[in-house]
Amino acid sequence: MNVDSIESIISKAEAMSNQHGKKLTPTRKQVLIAMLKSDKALSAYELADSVKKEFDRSIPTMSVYRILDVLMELKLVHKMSIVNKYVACSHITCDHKHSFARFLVCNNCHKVKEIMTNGSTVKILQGNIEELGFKLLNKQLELNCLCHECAG
Amino acid sequence: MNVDSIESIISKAEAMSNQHGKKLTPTRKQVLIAMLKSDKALSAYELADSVKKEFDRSIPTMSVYRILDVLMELKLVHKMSIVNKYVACSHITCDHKHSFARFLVCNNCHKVKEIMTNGSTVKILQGNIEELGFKLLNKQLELNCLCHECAG
DNA sequence: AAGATTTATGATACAGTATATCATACCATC
DNA sequence: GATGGTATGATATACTGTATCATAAATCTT
Repeated sequence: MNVDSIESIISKAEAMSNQHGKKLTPTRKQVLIAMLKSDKALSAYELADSVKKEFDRSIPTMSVYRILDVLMELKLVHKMSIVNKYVACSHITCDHKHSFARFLVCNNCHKVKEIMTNGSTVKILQGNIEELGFKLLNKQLELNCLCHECAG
Repeated sequence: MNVDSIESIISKAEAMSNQHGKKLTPTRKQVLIAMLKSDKALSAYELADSVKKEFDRSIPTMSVYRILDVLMELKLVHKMSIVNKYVACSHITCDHKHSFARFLVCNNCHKVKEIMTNGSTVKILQGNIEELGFKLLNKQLELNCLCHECAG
Protein backbone atom coordinates (compact mmCIF):
# COMPACT_ATOMS: atom_id res chain seq x y z
CA MET A 1 0.00 0.00 0.00
CA ASN A 2 1.74 3.18 -1.11
CA VAL A 3 1.54 6.48 0.72
CA ASP A 4 -0.70 8.20 -1.79
CA SER A 5 -3.35 5.58 -1.57
CA ILE A 6 -3.07 5.46 2.19
CA GLU A 7 -3.86 9.14 2.37
CA SER A 8 -6.88 8.82 0.17
CA ILE A 9 -8.06 5.79 2.08
CA ILE A 10 -7.72 7.64 5.34
CA SER A 11 -9.72 10.60 4.16
CA LYS A 12 -12.41 8.29 2.87
CA ALA A 13 -12.37 6.45 6.19
CA GLU A 14 -12.69 9.76 7.96
CA ALA A 15 -15.74 10.62 5.90
CA MET A 16 -17.30 7.26 6.61
CA SER A 17 -16.66 7.64 10.31
CA ASN A 18 -18.33 11.04 10.38
CA GLN A 19 -21.30 9.66 8.50
CA HIS A 20 -21.80 7.20 11.32
CA GLY A 21 -21.37 9.78 14.05
CA LYS A 22 -17.95 8.49 14.99
CA LYS A 23 -14.67 10.31 14.90
CA LEU A 24 -11.47 9.05 13.35
CA THR A 25 -9.34 10.34 16.19
CA PRO A 26 -5.55 10.62 15.83
CA THR A 27 -5.02 7.40 17.71
CA ARG A 28 -7.54 5.52 15.62
CA LYS A 29 -5.98 6.95 12.52
CA GLN A 30 -2.54 5.74 13.55
CA VAL A 31 -3.87 2.25 14.16
CA LEU A 32 -5.61 2.21 10.80
CA ILE A 33 -2.52 3.48 9.02
CA ALA A 34 -0.41 0.82 10.66
CA MET A 35 -2.84 -1.78 9.38
CA LEU A 36 -2.89 -0.33 5.90
CA LYS A 37 0.89 -0.35 5.74
CA SER A 38 1.02 -4.02 6.57
CA ASP A 39 0.49 -6.62 3.90
CA LYS A 40 -0.63 -9.11 6.52
CA ALA A 41 -3.20 -9.45 9.19
CA LEU A 42 -1.81 -8.38 12.56
CA SER A 43 -2.71 -9.20 16.12
CA ALA A 44 -3.67 -6.43 18.51
CA TYR A 45 -0.26 -6.77 20.11
CA GLU A 46 1.56 -6.69 16.80
CA LEU A 47 -0.45 -3.60 15.93
CA ALA A 48 0.62 -1.88 19.10
CA ASP A 49 4.20 -2.67 18.10
CA SER A 50 3.67 -1.35 14.58
CA VAL A 51 2.26 1.91 15.86
CA LYS A 52 5.20 2.16 18.21
CA LYS A 53 7.64 1.71 15.33
CA GLU A 54 5.78 3.88 12.88
CA PHE A 55 4.82 6.77 15.14
CA ASP A 56 7.12 6.26 18.12
CA ARG A 57 4.16 6.14 20.42
CA SER A 58 3.09 3.45 22.86
CA ILE A 59 -0.55 2.53 22.92
CA PRO A 60 -1.86 0.18 25.57
CA THR A 61 -3.23 -3.05 24.12
CA MET A 62 -6.53 -2.31 25.75
CA SER A 63 -6.81 0.79 23.60
CA VAL A 64 -5.89 -1.14 20.49
CA TYR A 65 -8.73 -3.56 21.14
CA ARG A 66 -11.17 -0.72 21.72
CA ILE A 67 -10.05 0.98 18.56
CA LEU A 68 -10.35 -2.27 16.62
CA ASP A 69 -13.91 -2.55 17.88
CA VAL A 70 -14.74 0.87 16.54
CA LEU A 71 -13.01 0.28 13.23
CA MET A 72 -14.78 -3.04 12.82
CA GLU A 73 -18.12 -1.46 13.60
CA LEU A 74 -17.38 0.98 10.81
CA LYS A 75 -16.40 -1.96 8.56
CA LEU A 76 -13.01 -0.42 8.05
CA VAL A 77 -11.34 -3.43 9.56
CA HIS A 78 -12.11 -7.13 9.60
CA LYS A 79 -11.17 -9.75 12.11
CA MET A 80 -9.68 -12.96 10.74
CA SER A 81 -10.87 -15.35 13.42
CA ILE A 82 -9.01 -18.32 12.01
CA VAL A 83 -5.75 -16.64 12.99
CA ASN A 84 -6.93 -14.15 15.63
CA LYS A 85 -5.61 -11.23 13.65
CA TYR A 86 -7.00 -8.10 12.10
CA VAL A 87 -6.78 -6.67 8.62
CA ALA A 88 -7.85 -3.38 7.05
CA CYS A 89 -10.70 -3.64 4.59
CA SER A 90 -9.42 -3.73 1.03
CA HIS A 91 -12.35 -1.76 -0.31
CA ILE A 92 -12.56 1.32 1.84
CA THR A 93 -12.34 3.72 -1.08
CA CYS A 94 -14.74 1.97 -3.40
CA ASP A 95 -18.15 2.56 -1.84
CA HIS A 96 -18.55 -1.09 -1.14
CA LYS A 97 -21.69 -2.64 0.26
CA HIS A 98 -19.97 -5.52 2.01
CA SER A 99 -22.48 -7.93 0.61
CA PHE A 100 -20.55 -11.08 1.35
CA ALA A 101 -16.80 -10.94 1.45
CA ARG A 102 -14.58 -13.97 1.25
CA PHE A 103 -11.17 -13.77 2.84
CA LEU A 104 -8.36 -16.02 1.73
CA VAL A 105 -6.07 -16.18 4.71
CA CYS A 106 -2.58 -17.61 4.46
CA ASN A 107 -2.19 -19.89 7.39
CA ASN A 108 1.53 -19.37 7.45
CA CYS A 109 2.30 -15.69 6.84
CA HIS A 110 -1.20 -14.29 7.45
CA LYS A 111 -1.41 -12.46 4.19
CA VAL A 112 -5.05 -11.86 3.27
CA LYS A 113 -6.89 -11.49 -0.02
CA GLU A 114 -10.38 -10.10 0.23
CA ILE A 115 -12.75 -11.14 -2.55
CA MET A 116 -16.16 -9.70 -3.17
CA THR A 117 -18.84 -12.25 -3.77
CA ASN A 118 -21.61 -11.87 -6.27
CA GLY A 119 -25.31 -11.94 -5.57
CA SER A 120 -26.09 -15.47 -6.68
CA THR A 121 -23.35 -16.91 -4.54
CA VAL A 122 -24.68 -14.96 -1.62
CA LYS A 123 -28.08 -16.58 -2.11
CA ILE A 124 -26.50 -20.02 -2.17
CA LEU A 125 -24.54 -19.31 0.96
CA GLN A 126 -27.55 -17.99 2.77
CA GLY A 127 -29.66 -20.94 1.67
CA ASN A 128 -30.83 -23.30 4.44
CA ILE A 129 -29.82 -20.93 7.17
CA GLU A 130 -33.25 -19.56 7.99
CA GLU A 131 -34.89 -22.93 7.45
CA LEU A 132 -32.62 -24.30 10.13
CA GLY A 133 -33.73 -21.59 12.52
CA PHE A 134 -30.53 -19.62 12.37
CA LYS A 135 -30.07 -15.97 11.72
CA LEU A 136 -26.94 -14.83 9.94
CA LEU A 137 -25.07 -12.14 11.84
CA ASN A 138 -22.02 -11.53 9.74
CA LYS A 139 -21.65 -11.84 6.01
CA GLN A 140 -18.07 -12.86 6.04
CA LEU A 141 -16.24 -16.01 5.07
CA GLU A 142 -12.73 -16.95 5.98
CA LEU A 143 -10.95 -19.63 4.05
CA ASN A 144 -7.89 -21.33 5.40
CA CYS A 145 -5.26 -21.19 2.65
CA LEU A 146 -1.61 -21.00 1.82
CA CYS A 147 -0.41 -18.12 -0.29
CA HIS A 148 1.83 -18.63 -3.30
CA GLU A 149 5.04 -17.90 -1.43
CA CYS A 150 4.23 -20.10 1.53
CA ALA A 151 2.94 -22.96 -0.61
CA GLY A 152 6.40 -23.12 -2.15
CA MET B 1 -27.39 -37.22 21.20
CA ASN B 2 -28.80 -40.36 22.80
CA VAL B 3 -26.67 -43.15 24.21
CA ASP B 4 -27.39 -45.65 21.44
CA SER B 5 -26.20 -43.35 18.74
CA ILE B 6 -23.18 -42.35 20.75
CA GLU B 7 -22.12 -45.97 20.95
CA SER B 8 -22.48 -46.49 17.25
CA ILE B 9 -20.66 -43.25 16.55
CA ILE B 10 -17.82 -44.28 18.79
CA SER B 11 -17.41 -47.63 17.14
CA LYS B 12 -17.42 -45.98 13.76
CA ALA B 13 -14.89 -43.46 15.01
CA GLU B 14 -12.77 -46.30 16.27
CA ALA B 15 -12.84 -47.95 12.86
CA MET B 16 -11.91 -44.69 11.16
CA SER B 17 -9.04 -44.17 13.57
CA ASN B 18 -7.66 -47.62 12.89
CA GLN B 19 -7.92 -47.05 9.17
CA HIS B 20 -5.63 -44.09 9.60
CA GLY B 21 -3.19 -45.92 11.80
CA LYS B 22 -4.31 -44.09 14.92
CA LYS B 23 -5.82 -45.51 18.04
CA LEU B 24 -8.93 -44.27 19.74
CA THR B 25 -7.46 -44.63 23.20
CA PRO B 26 -9.68 -44.58 26.31
CA THR B 27 -8.76 -40.96 26.98
CA ARG B 28 -9.50 -39.90 23.42
CA LYS B 29 -12.74 -41.83 23.57
CA GLN B 30 -13.78 -40.01 26.74
CA VAL B 31 -13.06 -36.66 25.17
CA LEU B 32 -15.01 -37.56 22.07
CA ILE B 33 -17.95 -38.84 24.12
CA ALA B 34 -18.00 -35.65 26.13
CA MET B 35 -18.18 -33.70 22.90
CA LEU B 36 -20.92 -35.88 21.49
CA LYS B 37 -23.00 -35.48 24.62
CA SER B 38 -22.85 -31.72 24.37
CA ASP B 39 -25.20 -29.85 22.10
CA LYS B 40 -22.74 -26.98 21.87
CA ALA B 41 -19.20 -26.37 20.89
CA LEU B 42 -16.91 -26.49 23.93
CA SER B 43 -13.53 -25.01 24.69
CA ALA B 44 -10.63 -27.29 25.62
CA TYR B 45 -11.05 -26.18 29.21
CA GLU B 46 -14.79 -26.81 29.20
CA LEU B 47 -14.07 -30.18 27.68
CA ALA B 48 -11.71 -31.07 30.50
CA ASP B 49 -14.51 -30.12 32.92
CA SER B 50 -17.03 -32.23 31.04
CA VAL B 51 -14.79 -35.27 31.13
CA LYS B 52 -14.29 -34.67 34.84
CA LYS B 53 -18.04 -34.59 35.43
CA GLU B 54 -18.86 -37.44 33.11
CA PHE B 55 -16.06 -39.84 34.00
CA ASP B 56 -14.77 -38.43 37.28
CA ARG B 57 -11.33 -38.11 35.82
CA SER B 58 -9.07 -35.09 35.54
CA ILE B 59 -7.27 -34.59 32.28
CA PRO B 60 -4.66 -31.87 31.94
CA THR B 61 -5.60 -29.22 29.40
CA MET B 62 -2.44 -29.95 27.51
CA SER B 63 -3.70 -33.47 26.89
CA VAL B 64 -7.08 -32.19 25.80
CA TYR B 65 -5.40 -30.03 23.18
CA ARG B 66 -3.31 -32.92 21.97
CA ILE B 67 -6.34 -35.15 21.76
CA LEU B 68 -8.26 -32.47 19.91
CA ASP B 69 -5.41 -32.30 17.40
CA VAL B 70 -5.65 -36.02 16.76
CA LEU B 71 -9.44 -35.99 16.52
CA MET B 72 -9.31 -33.05 14.14
CA GLU B 73 -6.75 -34.80 11.99
CA LEU B 74 -9.17 -37.70 11.78
CA LYS B 75 -11.96 -35.25 10.92
CA LEU B 76 -13.92 -36.48 13.89
CA VAL B 77 -13.90 -33.03 15.42
CA HIS B 78 -13.95 -29.52 14.01
CA LYS B 79 -12.66 -26.31 15.45
CA MET B 80 -15.01 -23.36 15.40
CA SER B 81 -12.47 -20.58 15.17
CA ILE B 82 -15.01 -17.80 15.45
CA VAL B 83 -15.65 -18.84 19.04
CA ASN B 84 -12.46 -20.79 19.85
CA LYS B 85 -14.41 -23.90 20.64
CA TYR B 86 -14.59 -27.43 19.34
CA VAL B 87 -17.45 -29.58 18.16
CA ALA B 88 -17.80 -33.25 17.18
CA CYS B 89 -18.45 -33.86 13.52
CA SER B 90 -22.15 -34.43 12.88
CA HIS B 91 -21.54 -36.95 10.16
CA ILE B 92 -19.20 -39.49 11.66
CA THR B 93 -21.46 -42.44 10.96
CA CYS B 94 -22.44 -41.55 7.45
CA ASP B 95 -19.29 -42.18 5.43
CA HIS B 96 -18.99 -38.53 4.62
CA LYS B 97 -16.44 -37.10 2.28
CA HIS B 98 -16.23 -33.72 3.97
CA SER B 99 -16.45 -32.03 0.63
CA PHE B 100 -17.21 -28.60 1.99
CA ALA B 101 -19.01 -28.24 5.27
CA ARG B 102 -20.68 -25.08 6.41
CA PHE B 103 -21.04 -24.52 10.12
CA LEU B 104 -23.73 -22.26 11.50
CA VAL B 105 -22.40 -21.17 14.86
CA CYS B 106 -24.60 -19.45 17.40
CA ASN B 107 -22.62 -16.54 18.66
CA ASN B 108 -24.45 -16.60 21.96
CA CYS B 109 -24.84 -20.22 23.10
CA HIS B 110 -22.34 -21.82 20.71
CA LYS B 111 -24.74 -24.35 19.34
CA VAL B 112 -23.55 -25.55 15.94
CA LYS B 113 -25.36 -26.86 12.88
CA GLU B 114 -23.19 -28.56 10.32
CA ILE B 115 -24.46 -28.45 6.76
CA MET B 116 -23.08 -30.37 3.85
CA THR B 117 -22.58 -28.34 0.73
CA ASN B 118 -23.26 -29.61 -2.75
CA GLY B 119 -20.82 -29.80 -5.60
CA SER B 120 -21.83 -26.69 -7.50
CA THR B 121 -21.58 -24.53 -4.43
CA VAL B 122 -18.18 -25.96 -3.76
CA LYS B 123 -17.08 -24.87 -7.21
CA ILE B 124 -18.32 -21.38 -6.56
CA LEU B 125 -16.57 -21.23 -3.22
CA GLN B 126 -13.33 -22.49 -4.67
CA GLY B 127 -13.54 -20.12 -7.63
CA ASN B 128 -10.83 -17.49 -7.87
CA ILE B 129 -8.73 -19.05 -5.19
CA GLU B 130 -6.12 -20.64 -7.44
CA GLU B 131 -6.14 -17.67 -9.82
CA LEU B 132 -5.18 -15.50 -6.88
CA GLY B 133 -2.28 -17.76 -6.10
CA PHE B 134 -3.80 -19.29 -3.02
CA LYS B 135 -4.17 -22.92 -2.15
CA LEU B 136 -7.14 -24.00 -0.11
CA LEU B 137 -6.15 -25.94 2.99
CA ASN B 138 -9.41 -26.60 4.69
CA LYS B 139 -12.82 -27.01 3.14
CA GLN B 140 -14.72 -25.55 5.96
CA LEU B 141 -16.83 -22.44 6.43
CA GLU B 142 -17.98 -20.93 9.65
CA LEU B 143 -20.90 -18.57 9.66
CA ASN B 144 -21.55 -16.26 12.54
CA CYS B 145 -25.21 -16.71 13.47
CA LEU B 146 -27.78 -16.64 16.21
CA CYS B 147 -29.81 -19.78 16.82
CA HIS B 148 -33.59 -19.68 17.14
CA GLU B 149 -33.57 -19.58 20.95
CA CYS B 150 -30.91 -16.90 21.20
CA ALA B 151 -32.43 -14.75 18.49
CA GLY B 152 -35.55 -14.55 20.64
C1' DA C 1 -16.17 31.12 29.64
C1' DA C 2 -17.23 27.83 33.76
C1' DG C 3 -19.29 23.91 34.75
C1' DA C 4 -21.53 19.59 33.36
C1' DT C 5 -21.76 15.64 30.29
C1' DT C 6 -20.15 12.54 27.11
C1' DT C 7 -16.50 10.20 24.68
C1' DA C 8 -11.77 8.58 24.31
C1' DT C 9 -7.73 7.00 26.25
C1' DG C 10 -4.52 5.29 29.94
C1' DA C 11 -3.21 2.03 33.62
C1' DT C 12 -3.67 -2.12 35.92
C1' DA C 13 -5.22 -6.49 36.71
C1' DC C 14 -6.75 -10.65 35.32
C1' DA C 15 -9.36 -14.25 32.53
C1' DG C 16 -9.29 -17.38 28.75
C1' DT C 17 -6.88 -19.83 24.97
C1' DA C 18 -2.90 -22.28 23.44
C1' DT C 19 1.87 -24.09 23.09
C1' DA C 20 6.71 -25.56 24.60
C1' DT C 21 9.18 -28.73 27.08
C1' DC C 22 10.58 -32.29 29.88
C1' DA C 23 9.23 -36.36 32.33
C1' DT C 24 6.79 -40.61 32.76
C1' DA C 25 3.88 -44.38 31.43
C1' DC C 26 2.13 -47.53 28.25
C1' DC C 27 2.40 -50.70 24.42
C1' DA C 28 4.21 -53.24 20.72
C1' DT C 29 7.53 -56.35 18.72
C1' DC C 30 11.51 -58.51 18.59
C1' DG D 1 12.60 -58.12 29.22
C1' DA D 2 15.14 -54.68 26.47
C1' DT D 3 14.07 -51.33 22.81
C1' DG D 4 11.65 -47.87 20.41
C1' DG D 5 7.60 -45.62 19.48
C1' DT D 6 3.28 -43.50 21.00
C1' DA D 7 0.38 -41.39 24.62
C1' DT D 8 -0.19 -38.95 28.67
C1' DG D 9 1.12 -36.09 32.78
C1' DA D 10 3.19 -31.99 34.91
C1' DT D 11 4.73 -27.50 34.74
C1' DA D 12 5.66 -23.28 32.91
C1' DT D 13 4.75 -19.75 29.94
C1' DA D 14 3.12 -17.25 25.84
C1' DC D 15 -0.62 -15.23 23.46
C1' DT D 16 -5.35 -13.24 23.09
C1' DG D 17 -8.83 -10.68 25.14
C1' DT D 18 -11.83 -8.30 28.81
C1' DA D 19 -13.09 -5.87 33.29
C1' DT D 20 -12.54 -1.96 35.85
C1' DC D 21 -11.30 2.28 37.50
C1' DA D 22 -8.92 6.58 36.57
C1' DT D 23 -7.84 10.45 33.72
C1' DA D 24 -8.03 13.40 29.74
C1' DA D 25 -10.11 15.52 25.93
C1' DA D 26 -13.98 17.12 23.36
C1' DT D 27 -18.79 18.79 23.39
C1' DC D 28 -22.74 20.95 25.20
C1' DT D 29 -25.30 24.07 28.16
C1' DT D 30 -26.25 28.00 30.38
